[in-house]
Amino acid sequence: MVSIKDVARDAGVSPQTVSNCINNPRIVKPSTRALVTDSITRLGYTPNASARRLRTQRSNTIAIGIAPVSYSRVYDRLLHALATEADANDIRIILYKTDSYQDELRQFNALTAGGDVDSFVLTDTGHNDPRIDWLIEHHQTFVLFGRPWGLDDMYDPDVPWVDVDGRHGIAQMTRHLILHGRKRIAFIGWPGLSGTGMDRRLGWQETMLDAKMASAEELAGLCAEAEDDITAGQSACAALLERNPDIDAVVCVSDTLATGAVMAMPAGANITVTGFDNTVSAQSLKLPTVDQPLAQSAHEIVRIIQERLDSRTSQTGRDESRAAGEHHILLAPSIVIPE
Amino acid sequence: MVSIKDVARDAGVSPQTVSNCINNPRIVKPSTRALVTDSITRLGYTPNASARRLRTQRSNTIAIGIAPVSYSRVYDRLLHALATEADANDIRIILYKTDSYQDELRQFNALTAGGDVDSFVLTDTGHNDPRIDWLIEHHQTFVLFGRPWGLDDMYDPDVPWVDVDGRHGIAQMTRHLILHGRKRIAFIGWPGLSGTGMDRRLGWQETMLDAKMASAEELAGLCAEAEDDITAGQSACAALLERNPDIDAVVCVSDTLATGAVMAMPAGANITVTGFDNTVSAQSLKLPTVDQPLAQSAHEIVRIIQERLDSRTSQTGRDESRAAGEHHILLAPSIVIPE
DNA sequence: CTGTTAGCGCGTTCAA
DNA sequence: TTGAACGCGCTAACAG
Repeated sequence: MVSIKDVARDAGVSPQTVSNCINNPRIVKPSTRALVTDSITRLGYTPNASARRLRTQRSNTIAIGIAPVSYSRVYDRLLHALATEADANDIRIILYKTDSYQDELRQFNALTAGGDVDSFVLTDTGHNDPRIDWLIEHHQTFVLFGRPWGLDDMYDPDVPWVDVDGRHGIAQMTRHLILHGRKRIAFIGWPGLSGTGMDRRLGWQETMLDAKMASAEELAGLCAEAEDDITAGQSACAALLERNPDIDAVVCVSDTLATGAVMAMPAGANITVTGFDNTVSAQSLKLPTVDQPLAQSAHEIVRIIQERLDSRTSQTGRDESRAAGEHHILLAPSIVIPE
Repeated sequence: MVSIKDVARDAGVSPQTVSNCINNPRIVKPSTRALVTDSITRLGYTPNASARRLRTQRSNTIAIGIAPVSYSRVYDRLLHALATEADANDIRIILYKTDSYQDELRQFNALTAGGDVDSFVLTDTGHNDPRIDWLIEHHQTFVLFGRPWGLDDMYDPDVPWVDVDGRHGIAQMTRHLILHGRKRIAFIGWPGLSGTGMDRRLGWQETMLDAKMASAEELAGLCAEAEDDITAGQSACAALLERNPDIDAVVCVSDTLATGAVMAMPAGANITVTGFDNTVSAQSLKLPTVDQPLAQSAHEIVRIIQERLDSRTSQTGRDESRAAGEHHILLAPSIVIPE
């Protein structure tokens, strides 16, 4: 293992000069800097991460939980996007398991106390999420992926988040269908009070009303609910078709439900089914679907984390040089139309 | 942040004694140990991971890659199983992105040189995988999840692996169908020379031949190939049914293909479709499927990594106290029959 | 069984 | 602009 000393000896300078070349290149004379960087590449030197963390008391590491069963179809894509963004910013990602809130708090404790981690990404937060309280109480840096629907003030500066505007995505999709001559457009959503689910349904509802495609009462009849699995989608769609034989499109809140809806279609029916998430299922069935901008989400998440860590470091009264950006980010998804 | 010194002062002992209580409890007198552990819990002390790693030169961290598009439907479940196992063994998991082999090698270099990571889990290895060569050449500890089908000697002691016996799983499923009166059992597999795919097909083929359900020529007619997506599964199954109207069961190499096969079924047909992976799709459609023992896989992976790291540490000639276990592990999956 | 000493590799503070 | 000293928190060696 090659250390900073080896580089220093090779370049004929002191170890501190090498350190400066890496962390503060401007204060080193260009000629010596060239000498040092040359040695670095030649010896294949990489700073020891543990030593650096020990010294700086910053781990530059984001923790993200993995649940026993994936609640979202795009979770692995989010992970990849985050890993990509982290790589570009010289940040590491640590994975921890999440079985229950209680277990997760224990992990929070271990990860932060050990100095392994200095920020968290929380996905699928619930009403009155105890994790948020814990993190705020312990002055930890974190960002939610998904809005904190339960919160009184969604724009609480203590609770930053990045989310994708599902309502806008579904609205775009509905408009697309209308522009292509569809008139009786139904919707299959999730049951219950899920913020994400209700938000997406609004996208359909508002667009339909705005375009005067149906009255509010008619919309109630054009709307069904189903748990997020194929069979539920299938029966919901079948019931919908029975009630409204003239349906010519079905907008679904997820690709999973859309797959079920396709199965409920009578042979030869000219009814468009659309999904949400741009999963391989939708791609394979050539369904129009809504694509979440995950790379961009990851970018914003990492940006917010960095800004928050920076502002915490320089806790002197003076303002930071660069102003912090917005810490509540709603990104617009795009619709994907096959062929 | 509470350090080992604080605990030592609180308990009235030296820092070294505290350290011993944590890492070598047996050599500390029980009475003082009680004193120390009490202080530890009262102060909420957790050792600083970076300092420990710097000192011990062991990171106790496993790196695992995440691909832009998940090649396996069980990847997130594997991650959760690994995270669970790691948690139980006081090991951390770092996630890195994998876009190409070249990029992955660069990551290997950064992660190992920085001392962040001292072992790797490789998933979906290909023929002549350059990553394996790199890791061996750089004396890194690693374990494959999945057999190295391309290798001349699959039991090369330098290339440890953990895999699930897909052939056995499919054979079990085929036997189950036969025992429940199915006679004309077809198979839909993946095209090409994928080791995993050919292995699973063998499970069906051998069982059918052994049970004298069909001749080798008939089996060829009962077998179809499709890329791993729903639509391909659907058309493959439709073609199969056309060729063999008397089929009464279809064994599929994946839940995805099984989903497609279900869509190809004429209404009211009494044909059983089975899948592989026990995904939510199979559960929702109530398809018989094959469940991979991922928790056990993760357990074996971590065990092998630990044993290899230990044996590397004590590289004195003398044998290690405990004998190392087997480093090529083939686990049996189980079949899941709904209802 | 316990305490003392030393150093893992790095970055920051001073002095030159 | 560069170099010397110091310490981040911990543990492996030894001394007591």
